[in-house]
Amino acid sequence: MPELPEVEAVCRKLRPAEGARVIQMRFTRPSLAKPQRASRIEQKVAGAVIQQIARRGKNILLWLDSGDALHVHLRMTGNLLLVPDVRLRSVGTRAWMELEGGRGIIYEDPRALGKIHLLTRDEVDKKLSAVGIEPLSDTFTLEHLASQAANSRKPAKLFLMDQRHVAGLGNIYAAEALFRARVHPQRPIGELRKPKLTALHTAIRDVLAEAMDSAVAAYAEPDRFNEGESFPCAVYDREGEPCPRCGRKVKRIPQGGRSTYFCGGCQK
DNA sequence: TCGATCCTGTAG
DNA sequence: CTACAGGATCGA
Repeated sequence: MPELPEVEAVCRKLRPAEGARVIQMRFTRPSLAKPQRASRIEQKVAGAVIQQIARRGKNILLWLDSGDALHVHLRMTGNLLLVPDVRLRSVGTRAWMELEGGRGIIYEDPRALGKIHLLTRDEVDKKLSAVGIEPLSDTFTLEHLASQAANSRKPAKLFLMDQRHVAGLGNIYAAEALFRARVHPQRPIGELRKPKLTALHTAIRDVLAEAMDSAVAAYAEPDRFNEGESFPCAVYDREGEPCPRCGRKVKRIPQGGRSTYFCGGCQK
């Protein structure tokens, strides 16, 4: 689930926990904390107050009154939820926190590829210094994108998925943005001229903004399945289906060890 | 810069 | 059974 829009939606759902004190924290899958020690994190988080919940790219930060922060990365299948009763946690739970008053923050992750670390301010700063610009902020200008892209031979899709350039795009929205901008995923990003870059800049912002609306709407409902609310993909996971623009068949190619979907007809 | 790796679930 | 998955890191 989690690219920028979904991670943002998760943060919004957690925000009512701001100001709450943590009674206890437990890892039911200690390897999520690696290379840190899960037991040490449990020990240090117990008794702390969650002051602020923030997002940077796909990174989630739970700032504590101790000055440290719990850094959570959902990776492929992670999810965080705030529940009214911490005892209601399910079998997919990999870690959990009991809050004052009985509420709970639950971390679920079927594949258990996610990460939960306890970082100092300095460690957070260092971590985030490697993260690129927020694509939905005012600072993400065409000029900024152009300067990042200049002189790079990296294939456009891999460039978009590289968190050091633009933070928050993943396999789905990178593909969707390229489709809208009519850019071929293997095209070296540095070859794009002003008009194409402009289209790509717009496409990134539009795709993410629309996906954000879907994600927030879907997550707003108290945990029921909202199939209809999800973002309508034009090409992602649509191999063999007709392109909604030109009707040619959507293709799938491997790129960076992942699948890229695109239309060979209109993405050049 | 690329492939292997971390894990488990599900679809074909 | 194999292939693949909305991600990122590490070592060659």
